Amino acid sequence: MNIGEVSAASGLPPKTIRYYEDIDLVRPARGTNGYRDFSDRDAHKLAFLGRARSLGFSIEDCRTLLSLYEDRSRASADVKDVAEHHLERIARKIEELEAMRVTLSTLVTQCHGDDRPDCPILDDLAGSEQT
Amino acid sequence: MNIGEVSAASGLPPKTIRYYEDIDLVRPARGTNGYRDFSDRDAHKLAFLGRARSLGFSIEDCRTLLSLYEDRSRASADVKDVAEHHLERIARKIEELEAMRVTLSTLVTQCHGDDRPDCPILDDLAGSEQT
DNA sequence: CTTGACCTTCCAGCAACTGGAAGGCGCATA
DNA sequence: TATGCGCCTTCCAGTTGCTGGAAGGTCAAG
Repeated sequence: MNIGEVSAASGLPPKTIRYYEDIDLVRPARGTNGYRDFSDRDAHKLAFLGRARSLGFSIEDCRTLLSLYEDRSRASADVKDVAEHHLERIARKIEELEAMRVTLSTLVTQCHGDDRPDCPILDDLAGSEQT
Repeated sequence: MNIGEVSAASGLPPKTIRYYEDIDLVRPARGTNGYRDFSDRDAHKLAFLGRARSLGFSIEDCRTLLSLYEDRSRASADVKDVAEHHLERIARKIEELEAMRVTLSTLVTQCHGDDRPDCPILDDLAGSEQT
């Protein structure tokens, strides 16, 4: 299975797959022509990575999850731990973004948005003083 | 006003301020000793940038906003436009993160999180097949 | 035998900083 | 006057997770 096929199968771009090899997330074999030769196991790993990345796990988290996945004597508590930490990061990020959204949407509704220079958005950004 | 003072005043780290000079967001004067010498106007600009960044505007958006801010004949519609686009990006990002959160929190609650290897989180990441 | 779609490597760049090294400047204190 | 400390300077490298592009090798079809 060469890179194009495994790319189609996993949904990951070839570039990304090469990058994942670069950082040792996968270690495909090589054919005599120098082409990467992915086993089903490799393909499966890449699908795993794609799914984990789509849930927002960092590459380092993915590395951990992958090694837990391949460790038959893992404790599910370790997996849960990684996931819970990630969940917290997501929650914090959502809160941050929500705060931005609230502020910004208020400002946007206050701005009449015509050809006059007067603008509450800029006023807010500029703080109390004027220039 | 040298960089330390303007840093304290704006809340931006000196490194960031130097970076902003590097990319031409501010152009502080220089003293005879080579030190940057920030005017009140510079300090004000930096505070503006800090506020805009804290609302999640990209550097390029900040550049645009700053130039609108300094353009007395601007149309508030242009400012509103930038803000609305940014608001949309934020909304999309929140939706993405919410989707992750929903999936992840479901998985996390399903995982017993003990010393047994059995784990719904890994099962999900692995997809339908097993290895 | 050539064309075109693959594949390879390597280098550069994105965003927005941040850390660290190596060295200059300014002021207080011994 | 020396020296020590904290500030300032520049420059280079690293972060995260890819992505684009150049230059070239390989393979199957016509």
